[in-house]
Order: sequence, then structure tokens, then C-alpha cells
Amino acid sequence: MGMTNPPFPLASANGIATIAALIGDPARANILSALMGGQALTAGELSWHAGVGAATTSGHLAKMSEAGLLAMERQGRHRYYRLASPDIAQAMESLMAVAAAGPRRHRPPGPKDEALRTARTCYDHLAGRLGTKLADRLNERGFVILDDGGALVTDDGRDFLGSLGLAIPDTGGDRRPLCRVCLDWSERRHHLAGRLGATLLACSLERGWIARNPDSRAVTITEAGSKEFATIFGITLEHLAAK
Amino acid sequence: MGMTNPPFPLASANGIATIAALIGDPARANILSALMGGQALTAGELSWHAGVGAATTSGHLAKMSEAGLLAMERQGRHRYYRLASPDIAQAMESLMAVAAAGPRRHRPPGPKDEALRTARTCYDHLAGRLGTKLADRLNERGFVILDDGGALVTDDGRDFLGSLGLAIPDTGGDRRPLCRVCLDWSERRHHLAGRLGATLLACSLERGWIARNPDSRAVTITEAGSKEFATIFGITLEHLAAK
DNA sequence: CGAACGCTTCGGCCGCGGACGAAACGTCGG
DNA sequence: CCGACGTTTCGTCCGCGGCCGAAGCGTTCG
Repeated sequence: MGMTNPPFPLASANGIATIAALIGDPARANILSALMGGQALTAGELSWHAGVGAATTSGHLAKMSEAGLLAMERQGRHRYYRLASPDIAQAMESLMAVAAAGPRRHRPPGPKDEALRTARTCYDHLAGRLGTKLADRLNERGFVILDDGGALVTDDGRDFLGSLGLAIPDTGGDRRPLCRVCLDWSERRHHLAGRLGATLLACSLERGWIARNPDSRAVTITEAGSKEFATIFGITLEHLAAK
Repeated sequence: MGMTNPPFPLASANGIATIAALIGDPARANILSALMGGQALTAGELSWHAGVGAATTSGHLAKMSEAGLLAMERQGRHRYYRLASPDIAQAMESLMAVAAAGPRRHRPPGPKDEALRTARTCYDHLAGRLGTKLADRLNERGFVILDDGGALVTDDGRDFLGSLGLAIPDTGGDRRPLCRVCLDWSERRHHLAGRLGATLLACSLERGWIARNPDSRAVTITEAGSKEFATIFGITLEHLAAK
């Protein structure tokens, strides 16, 4: 017989299916999307985001935790859930890219979406027009090199960031990229991710340049931030207005 | 009431769920994995890979095509399916990374896996020990810069590739990265993807350095290839042996 | 031109898994 | 110590969707 061995559990394919099936449920996808904001959320909050009851949500959270997608931390009578690793966030990102590229789902961009398009978090870094502009500016000034999908921090870039008081954590043995690009689903262009992106977001939050929105991944640019982004990076609010 | 608007279809989250749900079925995941080999396959071949009947497979293929995951081309009485875009391949890659990182699924690496670990295709480029070694060598010689997740082709690199008779297609308006890294699920390190990776694979096939395996993504290194990889890149078969 | 082949469509079966309400568990506040 | 709250567990229901066999179309070959 010419037929070779059966195509049984094809090693890794099964693992993919398991993970994808978890992400593939609407309620769970909503939960994961909410956690893409980068903060840990309580089961109750996630239940709200998921759009299903607390009981159902609890089941979903248990499954995703067991599969290694989520990490849990108890704090008093709350349980905080967050994405277990940056890998999860990246997988979500690529799925977003595919979903966005797919058949044009007639999607009238509401005002809510508009806020997301202006500036939002993408797991642990900045996205939207602010995120992409930031990447552009750092590139123009030679602080990072964005060549067509690749990303590198230059020595000048390190100096510049150092002058801002930003040392990028070295996290020795960590396999986390220093600087990578991430496809922005709303702008369809790249913004900065990796440890550099994380540092920029953390800094912007700490110094009060931007503020998180409680119910969405959108962030609002404060007055202080508006000033600082202009002086440091040459990004004004007009640059970020919807075109 | 303090509750804001309902958490209804959270814009993009739903699209993610749709895509992920498609990938999340074992049969479909097998189909997509098979197509990660980079070649177009007939419905019949895919049915074999999927491990389900022809009728069922046909339904799966229709769904994935409609969702924009697959592209179809009829040729005689066959219908050839392939991944619709590199984005799809990248999404599969990130899911593999998550799946591989997950809870250590007791997985005794069979001899079949061993061939995959040595050299295989990853959509349109090379992976496995051959793929990662190739990336290492090009990096060591300064032809590409692999800095911690970022990837760039240097001018020296372009010259070197040119001297091999390899012009990397420019594909003007294309948004496809010239050179990106791709996490190798077996080696847990990076190999080269993007247009550069695609060019290297295409070249290796055309010149007969490697040959595809009909039933899997594994490729075998020919005698000619063994010689060329040694002289051009300094990669010998010993480098590629299981450790 | 009829038979074999490749693939898709149709109809029906069946099991998995998501949804909820009720109740149990654990924590914080008075 | 008791009641309110956040979360999980349990039991149940039910609908979606994968699977197959049979039949229908289009193509290729003898």
C-alpha cells in the first residue's frame, strides 16, 4: 500500500488547535482583549468585558489559566488575572492583523473606536496614532532603525533615552526582544514594542503624560503629556487628530 | 447607574474570535499546519492531513476560504489550496510559540520529529537547525544584524547575496518585511523570515541543495547541498546533527 | 461516450461545551 | 459574629457545529 503512516496527532498542530480554540470563543476573546490593556483585572471586571455571567466567566478563566494563557494573583477577596507572557500578547496581535485584513466587515468606526485609534495601549506598549508617530520620530532622528519590519536601537538612541532618564532594563537571560515592531491594527503600520516599547509606556504613565481609561484600552493624553510629547518628540495633538 | 455602556461586540475582539475559532479545530489546524509547508495542496491531500473524510474537509476548506485564510486555485479536476497571505503564517507561528511554551506536554520526540528538527520549511523560509544555523552564520559575518529580536540586512549582506546571484525582490508597494525573525519552535531560537528568508529557501530549492518531503514539512539536504552549505556558509552536517 | 476520479452539496446524527441559577466557599466590614 | 460581596463549584439545559454516507457536478481518461 502506498499510503504512509496515518496523519495522527501531527505533533505540534494539536497544541495550536488547543490554544486557538481557547482564543476562539467570543467571551474568552473579549477577556483576552481586555487584558491586552496590560493591566491585571479582577474576575468581576473580566466578567463585564466578556459579556457573560460570573459563573461562566470563572470557568473560562480557569481553562485559560490551566492552559498557561493567564496568570492569577489573589489579593483579598479579589482575584487578579493578567496575560501570562508577552508571547500571548504577540499571538493576539497577529490574530488581530489577520482579522483586520480579512473580508471588510462593514464596521462604521464609532466615537469609541476613534479614541482607540488616537492612542491606546497594546499589552505593554503604546499603539494607535501616538504609537506609530512615536516610532516615526525615533526613526527619523536615528535613534532606532526601522527597516521594513526589522527594528534596532542605535547607540545614539541609547544615549537619547539615557538623557531622558530611561535606562532600558537589561533582563540578562531574558529572551524578550529589546526592540521589535508590532503591526498596528488601526493604522496598518508599525509601532514599537519589546522592552523599549514597554519602557516608553511605563515612563509615559509614571510621568503623567498619559492616563489610562478605566473601561477600555484607550489612553488620554494629559496637558503635561501634550507639552512633553511636543518638546521631546515633536508630536503635537494635530498630528494625532483623525484625518 | 455607574455602569457605562454595555460590553457588546467589542469591535475587533469578535474578529479575533472568528479567526481563532477557525484555527481552533483539530482538523483545520492540521490543514493549516500542512499548508505551513508553503506549497499549495489539493483538497484530497489536505483531507489526508486533516484526518477526516473528504466531505468534512471540503466544508472546512470552504469556511477558511471565505474567512480569507486560504486561497484556492483550480487546476483540472483538482483544487489547490494555499495560505492566503504571510500574515496567516505569522499568526500560526505565534500560536506555535505559545503552544510550545505551554505546560510541558509529555511529548517523546519520535524519529519523525527528529527530521523536522534538523531542517524544515516554515511557510516560505527555512527552519529547524539548518534555519537557525543559517541565521547565525549570516549574523557572525555581519551580513545581517540580529539584535535581540530585531533583524536588518547590512550593505555587506546585500553585496554578499548579490555575489550569490540572489537579488532580493523589492516588491515596491508591498508591506512585506524584507527581513524579520521568526521564533523556531523546535530550537527555541530565531531564524530568518521575511523576503530574505523566502529568497534563501527558494534559492536552496532551485539549486537542488535541499529537497522537499512529500508528506511533511521536513526537507532533506542533498549531497550538493551538503557541499554548498559547507563552502558558502560554513555549515556542515555535524552542525545539524541532533545533540 | 461511459466509467473512474476529485471535489462539493445535502441531510441527519450526535457529542461537546457554553450558558445560567443556585449553592458553597472565602474574605472584608460593622 | 453576622451580613454583604467576590468568586468558584455544581447541575442542568440546549444549541452549534463536526462528522459521515449518499448523491450531484465537473473533469479526465480509456
